[in-house]
Amino acid sequence: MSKQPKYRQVADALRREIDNGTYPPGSRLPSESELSARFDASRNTVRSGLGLLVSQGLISSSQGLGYEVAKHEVFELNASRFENLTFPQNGDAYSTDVTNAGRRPSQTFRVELQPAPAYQAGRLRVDAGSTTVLRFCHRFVDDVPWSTQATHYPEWLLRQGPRLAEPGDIAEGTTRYLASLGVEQIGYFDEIATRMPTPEEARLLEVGAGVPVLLWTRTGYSKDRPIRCTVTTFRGDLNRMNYEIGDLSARGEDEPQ
Amino acid sequence: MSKQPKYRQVADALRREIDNGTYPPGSRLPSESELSARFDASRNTVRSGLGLLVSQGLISSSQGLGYEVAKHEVFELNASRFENLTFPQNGDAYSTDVTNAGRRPSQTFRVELQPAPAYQAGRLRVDAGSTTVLRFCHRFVDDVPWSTQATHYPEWLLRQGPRLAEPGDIAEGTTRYLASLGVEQIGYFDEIATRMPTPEEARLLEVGAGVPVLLWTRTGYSKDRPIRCTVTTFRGDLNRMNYEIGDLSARGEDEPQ
DNA sequence: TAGTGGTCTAGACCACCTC
DNA sequence: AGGTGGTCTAGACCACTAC
Repeated sequence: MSKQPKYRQVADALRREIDNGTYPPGSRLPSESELSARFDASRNTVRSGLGLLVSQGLISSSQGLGYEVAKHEVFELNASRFENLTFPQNGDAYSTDVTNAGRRPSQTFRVELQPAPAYQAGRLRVDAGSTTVLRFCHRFVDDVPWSTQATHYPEWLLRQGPRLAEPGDIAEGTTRYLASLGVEQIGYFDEIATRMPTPEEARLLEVGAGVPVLLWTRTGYSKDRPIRCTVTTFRGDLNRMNYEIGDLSARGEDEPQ
Repeated sequence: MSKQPKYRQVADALRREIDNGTYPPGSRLPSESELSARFDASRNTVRSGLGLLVSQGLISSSQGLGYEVAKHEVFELNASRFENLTFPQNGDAYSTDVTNAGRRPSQTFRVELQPAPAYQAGRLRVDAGSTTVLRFCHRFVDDVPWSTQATHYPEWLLRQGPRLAEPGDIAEGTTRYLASLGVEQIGYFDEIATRMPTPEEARLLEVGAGVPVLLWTRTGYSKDRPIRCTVTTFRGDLNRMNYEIGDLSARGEDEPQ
């Protein structure tokens, strides 16, 4: 039991009080100067302790307001059912999911031609730097930034389906549009990773320090070859993904938390 | 384009130099006092900038040594094939996976009876606080802490399969053991989340600031009801999960990065 | 205007690693 | 012994929010 530095003692004490309900989610912590007096530490030392809790995602701060205990309402995304053609959905699977959860979805959308980044190029089995269609979505739930989604399509597919490069939404959904052209998506390869956000991601998702992002890469395959690569970036504090595998007839529709 | 505070300018400059290869993964950054001179900033300001990069997982520091650029060799875990009974594996699926990747696995193991935490109790559909068997694994790859895995089994299952509570390993694997008793696992429900590690997790996994953990919860079902709940905690910087869904005959065995 | 957090400084002392 | 990062202080000034 070695002696902890003072700023850790501050962080640990506050963490305990957050855990035991002294400061419930959404409430405000005492000001830096109050804590400074309470712990007999300089303001900078208290700030180091608070900084620890911020970097662990427990609290957040805003200038002029103070420190607030984080509250999370997580959103569950069923990745194995999402976009499943045997569960027909009209149009956008994301909007449907969010609306079903009683929340209000919105998004901004853009389409561009872009040289394939190495990551996507490898998955699409095209040369890095070759042309791809990028369809990009910035998604919000109840006006809170939620996720970004970037789908790359290889150039050869564009020649079969020119509407892929049209700037607007495709009403029936791109998957259906491609299926109507005879390019059927019959399998996915999903990859899931996590890391701290880049400054660009932090800006788009409006996450502060201490909130990791969840990276979901879905590569869709026809019977011959990969036809698309979708990278979705979620706020890790607001999202959870799940997969159903095998026979789950014993599982009710709504499990407890 | 508003003026950035000085510590952000420091962080941004160093990030660019890390990205463009001036400081490749594994190399050392200049010392705080050198950077202080270079950026005409106090040592504390430089430390703030470095702290940003640490909290983003780009660099790490150690006393007396300096700052090192992080290097990641990620390990891919195929979650849809893992433990699949139709791909028979003898014994421990984890060891097999790691050995196949040319790495050396090791683990510590313990079994105890424990009141069910609320999280697991809900998934197993038993009362919170009722008795469960906890089988806990602390796993290492090449002696680097890799993941912890905690599986809870409900009490009613223990009466059918008393060996669950035996302290040692079950040679043929618990899944096979249960199947031999007529309790067959025919489906999984997987949940994936991410967050910053708790102090306890940081200790077990030896992660520094800026590395999130990946949380994988697998609830296994027989034809009647849930029979186990496994929570695995991974170092987010060293692991990636993937799922194969549908027909992937077009996908070769080894895809590029 | 008063109170909050955000930035920055200059300096002190300590703990750890390498030589 | 000399260099590295880790902790801590005291004080200054700025930017934002509330009233």
